[in-house]
Amino acid sequence: MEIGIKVRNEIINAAGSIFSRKGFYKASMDEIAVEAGVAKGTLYYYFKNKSELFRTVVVEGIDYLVKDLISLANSSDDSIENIIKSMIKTNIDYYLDYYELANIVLNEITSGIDDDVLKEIKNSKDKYIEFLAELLSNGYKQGIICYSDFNLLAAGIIGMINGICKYYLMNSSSVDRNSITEHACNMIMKGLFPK
Amino acid sequence: MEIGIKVRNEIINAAGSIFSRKGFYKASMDEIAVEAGVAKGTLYYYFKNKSELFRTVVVEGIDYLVKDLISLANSSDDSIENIIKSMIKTNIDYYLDYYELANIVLNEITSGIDDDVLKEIKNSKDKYIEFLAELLSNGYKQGIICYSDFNLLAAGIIGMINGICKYYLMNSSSVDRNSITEHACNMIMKGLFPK
Amino acid sequence: MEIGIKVRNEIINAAGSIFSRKGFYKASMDEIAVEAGVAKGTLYYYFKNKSELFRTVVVEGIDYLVKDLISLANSSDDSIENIIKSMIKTNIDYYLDYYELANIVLNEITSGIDDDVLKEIKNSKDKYIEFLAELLSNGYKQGIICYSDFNLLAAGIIGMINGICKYYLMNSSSVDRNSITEHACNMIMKGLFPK
Amino acid sequence: MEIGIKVRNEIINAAGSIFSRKGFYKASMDEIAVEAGVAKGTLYYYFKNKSELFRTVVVEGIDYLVKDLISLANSSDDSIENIIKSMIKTNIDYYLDYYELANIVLNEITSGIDDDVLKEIKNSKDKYIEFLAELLSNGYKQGIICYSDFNLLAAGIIGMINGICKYYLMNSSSVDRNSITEHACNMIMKGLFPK
DNA sequence: CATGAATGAGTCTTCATTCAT
DNA sequence: TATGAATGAAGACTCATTCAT
Repeated sequence: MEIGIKVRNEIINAAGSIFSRKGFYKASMDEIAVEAGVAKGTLYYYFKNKSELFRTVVVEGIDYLVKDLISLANSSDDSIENIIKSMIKTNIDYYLDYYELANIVLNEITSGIDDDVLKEIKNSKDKYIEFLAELLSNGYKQGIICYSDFNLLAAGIIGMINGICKYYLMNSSSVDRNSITEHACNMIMKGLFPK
Repeated sequence: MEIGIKVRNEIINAAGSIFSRKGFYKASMDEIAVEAGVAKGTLYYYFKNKSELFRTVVVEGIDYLVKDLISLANSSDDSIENIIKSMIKTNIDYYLDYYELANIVLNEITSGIDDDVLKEIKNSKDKYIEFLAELLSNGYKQGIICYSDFNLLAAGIIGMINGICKYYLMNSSSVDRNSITEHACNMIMKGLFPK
Repeated sequence: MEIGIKVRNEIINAAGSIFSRKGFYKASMDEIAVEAGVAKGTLYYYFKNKSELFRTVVVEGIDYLVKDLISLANSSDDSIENIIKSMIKTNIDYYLDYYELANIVLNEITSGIDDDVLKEIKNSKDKYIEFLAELLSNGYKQGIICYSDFNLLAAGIIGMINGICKYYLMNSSSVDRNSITEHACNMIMKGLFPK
Repeated sequence: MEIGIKVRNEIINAAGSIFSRKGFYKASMDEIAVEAGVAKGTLYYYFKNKSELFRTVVVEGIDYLVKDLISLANSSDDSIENIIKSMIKTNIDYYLDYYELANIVLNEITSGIDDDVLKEIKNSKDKYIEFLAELLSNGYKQGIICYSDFNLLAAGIIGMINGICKYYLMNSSSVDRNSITEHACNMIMKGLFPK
């Protein structure tokens, strides 16, 4: 049993790596099998098909992040501002540490993957957005935040983090992680024209 | 010759439509040929291969948007704030009208399209970021904007628009286009806590 | 166009030969392509999939036989007995000349082929049975035949021809074609105990 | 050991059921294992491979039928006519109860099962034909039957039963079992034109 | 200029079979 | 005796691309 789980995890890791480097379509099951160090048939022993494997990688990835974020939010008795700030930080760290996975999660949700798989991925992603929206709604109740469509806000924030991290990863020489985290926090909290 | 150009345009339009709806991989040359009303061989008369056709669609698409934005910025003698505001609006409109294409441009760049084509697309995208960064740098010179890494800012803004639009497209029932444009502008300009 | 049809026919012939030698499952598209002297892709240019190719082989095969039998029945002004006799003869000749195809038509209709294809094959086979049943019903009207479930009769007759021919083909040395035709006719017309 | 035999029998029963429903190729060892309530590996503990399992099912099946028929023939001191009549009945019952299996035995022998297994199945089938031929030869000696190629006769009779049962199974609504048995007996004994 | 028949490399997927436990 | 995780060969099918016309 132990061993079975180990193999399964190796497959998931390999798949995560290949999927994020190549995207869903260009990634081949052969390649993933080689990367995982197992025979091709073994992939199908653990996962019904490519879509299912993809789904697993994505959903488990998101759930892992969300769990982290939730425990972070709960453990702290800071102000909303500070919670959001550390959330952004965690989020950026996660993105940069697992950028391949994050890239899948945040982006390749479109394309032509099986509809039911897509739906499940969307569910997981929505859980994440909703968690953030919940946090923002607390800020609203406290009178700190003045917008009311929290989901849209959350989606925007995640998008911005996404954009910034991606740009950072593609031009990584110039700035450091702390600096972009700082930038991101400021942008999100105070906007372009803080006066 | 005239006719040749007409056919070429029909192909580009058809390709844009199909690529937008299905993404690079799921779109097939057959499909594009049918949509364009020409034989499959004709695609190869005008474009060396699928990547080349895709490149044309994307690069011309971005250039078209950038040209729009530049003329918008120049034609107006408004304040920076207003220019940025109408830029955001144009951007959102463009995203929603050609969403899959925009999605590809903004996200799927990691995927497995020919490297040289990818590079060219990145160039076009960078042109866009730089144009926005230039605008922001003007605001900085005028003392309105207080951040100094304009490219990062631009990437963040585009990312936020991306995130918001995507969320909107997946949950399109509740809000309307104007409303999300309004939200996006506020978020970008004033941030979460405008005080 | 001419050429396209020629290629299509070559494929059908090759498929007929392979399918009847190996059955639906063991026959591989590769094999059929080689036998037809075309590339594998060409099979899919002319036929949607394996089932569809199979269907074509079978349905066109049956239709060919039925057409022959109908013209035979119409052209003759003989007695019902004689018409049935020559039908049995034609049927046996057909079976022995195209035994591979006949074998598919008469037997491998069960197995796990796509349901819709199966249905279409059944339709064709039913056409054949119904034609024979019609003939028998004429005999009934004339008072020569005393059974009333003509379709069942027809199915039985075809089954008997099938059984006899198969046995003949597997032990072909001892008897000749005329002899088994004679036997079959007698069995069908007079039964075991003609008294 | 006792237990081993019990398991073996469970496997044979399960295999018979699955093979009957799906035919040789569509039936999977997984499925059979599940139906038998054992692990897949266990199948290979008792049977060398799929062909061997199939062979066992079929040969034991035919032998079972033949044994039934022989004891039926011996136990009765009826006339040849009556013996043949009850044989036909038993045969039809067997066909309808195990139709896919019967179908395989009677038809799919051409298909791509291992040659040696096929040969063994043919042997069993021949035993069946020969038993029937023996019976017919008795009728011949008694002057009731006037044909002399008994094997061919037997093959024809079995083919007719096959054709009738198949037709019945595909259009089972209209008639009942007794009725088709009646028809079959009449057809076989008296032929189309009993006058 | 334009076509579309023909190609074949590349993929996903299945499944009988093995073997360490 | 019995298991089930792991295998890998084999097969159906897709589709960008070519080329003779």
